[in-house]
Amino acid sequence: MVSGHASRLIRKLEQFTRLSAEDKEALETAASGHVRQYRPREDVIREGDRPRQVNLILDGWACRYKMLEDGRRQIMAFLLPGDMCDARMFVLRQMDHSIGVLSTARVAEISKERMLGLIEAHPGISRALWWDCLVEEAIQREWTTNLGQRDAFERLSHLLCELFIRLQAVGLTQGHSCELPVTQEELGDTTGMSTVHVNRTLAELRDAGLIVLKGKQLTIPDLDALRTAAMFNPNYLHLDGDAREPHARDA
Amino acid sequence: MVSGHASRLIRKLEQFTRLSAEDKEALETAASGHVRQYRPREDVIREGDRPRQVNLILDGWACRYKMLEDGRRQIMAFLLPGDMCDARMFVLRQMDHSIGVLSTARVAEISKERMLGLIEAHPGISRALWWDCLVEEAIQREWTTNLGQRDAFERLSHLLCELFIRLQAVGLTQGHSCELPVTQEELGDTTGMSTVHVNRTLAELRDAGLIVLKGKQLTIPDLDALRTAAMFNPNYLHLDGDAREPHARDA
DNA sequence: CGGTCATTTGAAATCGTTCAAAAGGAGTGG
DNA sequence: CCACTCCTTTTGAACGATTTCAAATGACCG
Repeated sequence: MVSGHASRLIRKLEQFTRLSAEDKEALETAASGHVRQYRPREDVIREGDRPRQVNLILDGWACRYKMLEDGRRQIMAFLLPGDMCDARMFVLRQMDHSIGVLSTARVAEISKERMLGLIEAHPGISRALWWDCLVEEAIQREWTTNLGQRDAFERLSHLLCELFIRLQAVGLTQGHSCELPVTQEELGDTTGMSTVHVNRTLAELRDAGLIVLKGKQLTIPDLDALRTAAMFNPNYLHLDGDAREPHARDA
Repeated sequence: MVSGHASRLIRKLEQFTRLSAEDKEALETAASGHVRQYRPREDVIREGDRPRQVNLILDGWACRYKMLEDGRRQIMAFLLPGDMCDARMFVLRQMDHSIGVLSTARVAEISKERMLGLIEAHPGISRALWWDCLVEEAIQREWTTNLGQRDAFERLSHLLCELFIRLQAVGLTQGHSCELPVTQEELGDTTGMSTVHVNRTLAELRDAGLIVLKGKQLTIPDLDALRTAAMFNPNYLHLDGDAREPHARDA
């Protein structure tokens, strides 16, 4: 049951750290402002724009991407419900990449001022957002490894593992299944593979019994098997946080 | 003339923002503690370790890297003089990657407590370090694009452009030349190419007159030409900061 | 001067791309 | 409900970029 706008974000952050009741309420309040609805392929913000506010994904998927002059596109990150675009990006003058939605999506907008106030008034939130930011960096590094070292089969397996686990963390899996609202072309732009090869590699994964993919519905019958195939080590997601430690270090 | 330990860091940060005399002095003081000397291929910290302190590269190059179970290695970032390893990484419990030096290197160690104090007492430094952190993320995203979309020739050109410009920002270029204390194998582990192919591609770059590479000395006779070949857009380095703006926004 | 490591070169094998076309699915209007 | 269209997925076959294996050459160090 999705209660408030910040519920997925809170759920994710609590994987890592305890949040006080006030922290959670402050997050809910901050996220309760204007909500914008996007249609598939619409941009949230474009390369060159000045960051305006913080965007919190409520429903649907978005991505960070970059276009090269000659039309090639790289998707550099997936933004899932509960993910925030650039809690601190407004330190920079202009975006060096674009953010676009993949499916229809609802996005809550949090003003820069509100965000700064939130961080200043709530050290616990500040710390949790630090963690979130560091994890995002770690994911980006892992993608570098994925693109640099793994072959097509491992690469796709790895990506699907990561997405499934991240969706789990925000309560968007049902048993062994989740939504995958992404075309094969988009998977190609993410993994640096041609659409054709994505298609063939997905077929291999299916034939190996590692995934069931029908339309936008992904099922991973045996996550451990897929993990092994991908040489997936989840340490970079840092879900082993100190949420269970008695007291937190301040940040 | 290199004056203090923090001089390269300060020089880099000042590309983006003004630092007050006190800010600079505080940075120098923080960096004036213990200095450790590393020999080629030594590790500064390993995957799985708990981050101990902040490491500031004084001389020499280091890199972030990750080993896969089967021996493949991905270099995910180069750390140059003036770069800091993980100003805030100690929020996390353990490293998800290793940091090793490439050449001999000198590294200043700044304790966690000192670092926190520095950030708290000096909003200007805090903001500058935010910028630095965001730029590091942007570089990581650009590497994702580099690996995902560009072919061998563009990939190496792009990397060399970036390194040259980053070295310029900390005063480590001489005219059109700089040091490149990196083997072709390491370039391969960075760009996801085999050593053999790195070699052949460097030969192509030489033949095209885009670089002169003798031993560890790189010369780029015409940076604009190399930029064009690489489709290099420096916007992600955010060197167009607001250093020249009259007053800074707080972060 | 020998030893070790890095660079260079050649040739065969492989993985992934490209081009082209067919088949499947979802939405729209008649 | 069908016909039509657009988009995505699937398949085939030829081509090309990069890897792999193997060996030679060059550079540096003690």
